[in-house]
Amino acid sequence: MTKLDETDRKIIRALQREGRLSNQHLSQRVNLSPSPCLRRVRNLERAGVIDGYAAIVDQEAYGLPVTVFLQVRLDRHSQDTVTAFETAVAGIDEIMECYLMAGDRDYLLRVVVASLADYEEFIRRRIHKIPGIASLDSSFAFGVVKRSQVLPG
Amino acid sequence: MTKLDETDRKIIRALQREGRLSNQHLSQRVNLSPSPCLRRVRNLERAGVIDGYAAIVDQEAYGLPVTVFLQVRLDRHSQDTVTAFETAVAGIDEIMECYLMAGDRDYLLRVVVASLADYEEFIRRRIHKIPGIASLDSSFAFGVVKRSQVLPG
DNA sequence: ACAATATTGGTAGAATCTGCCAATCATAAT
DNA sequence: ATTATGATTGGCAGATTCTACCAATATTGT
Repeated sequence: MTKLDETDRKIIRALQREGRLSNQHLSQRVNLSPSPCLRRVRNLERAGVIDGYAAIVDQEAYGLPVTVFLQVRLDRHSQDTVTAFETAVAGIDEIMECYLMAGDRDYLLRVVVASLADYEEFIRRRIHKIPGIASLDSSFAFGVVKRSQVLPG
Repeated sequence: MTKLDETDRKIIRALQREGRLSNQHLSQRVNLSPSPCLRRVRNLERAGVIDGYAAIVDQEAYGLPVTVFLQVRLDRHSQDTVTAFETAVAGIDEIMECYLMAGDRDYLLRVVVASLADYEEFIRRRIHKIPGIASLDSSFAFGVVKRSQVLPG
């Protein structure tokens, strides 16, 4: 993939806001005719710049009002321990995001569950089963102030 | 909105994974004919369970490889201070997410920028301008281990 | 200026969406 | 059991949209 020009960025911004925009509407929003607009979108998809599309679901309406940030420290950072942890994380549905952090080589996870009781379950049944964890620190979110799908720039 | 039944959940799961699925494909994936399937989708949209659709963009490919988690503490929690902060946050594009946290009444922000230099700029020009901030703590992410659009359950 | 390459706009046929209608299913009351 | 009620379903036709081509235009490098 070569560089993104301003039209590509306009397309990306529009589709981050409205992922199901029809190609016709998209094309007039970026001052292009439908053909080249669609071709640009497909190129962005093939190049992996656009990695997919997703419905944005209201956690509470879906019955998952509890968000917890969980910080994890591993006791060793051998390849085995790290791989085991990251593989486990990939398979746990309640973990929506997981970042490898600088500093104390921690992980930061965003966990979504239906209730506090379910969170305890989650820790016991999913996290404590993973080997090599040195410490856990849970921070509960009271609510979401902002959540954007549109990258800056 | 009444309760979500299993078909609704199947629809939601499918659209979280593939937000641009055509209604025809979606309908056969949930064992329904296109008409009732589309009606369910529209109902979920109107009820706000499906809050929208978004293209998922690769941060690095888009030129924004740096993710920082920024913890903020306000010096007072008067209505004015809180409102000023949350309004400011809403208007800053680099802040992709902001949560109000339990514990020390902090905020946790996910910030996306192009470089460390830009992050310093961001702190100076955007965050330090907001009144009422008592402390800041930045944690840098080395990378993303997992990022899911599909809620559990 | 010229050639080579990339990008654009248009078009027709296939696929899709949309808003209706009648048929079916589930529930509850008599 | 039977009937009535309401909700949900499936099918259909017109309008919209997508897709894969083509020639025309713009851009780039020499």
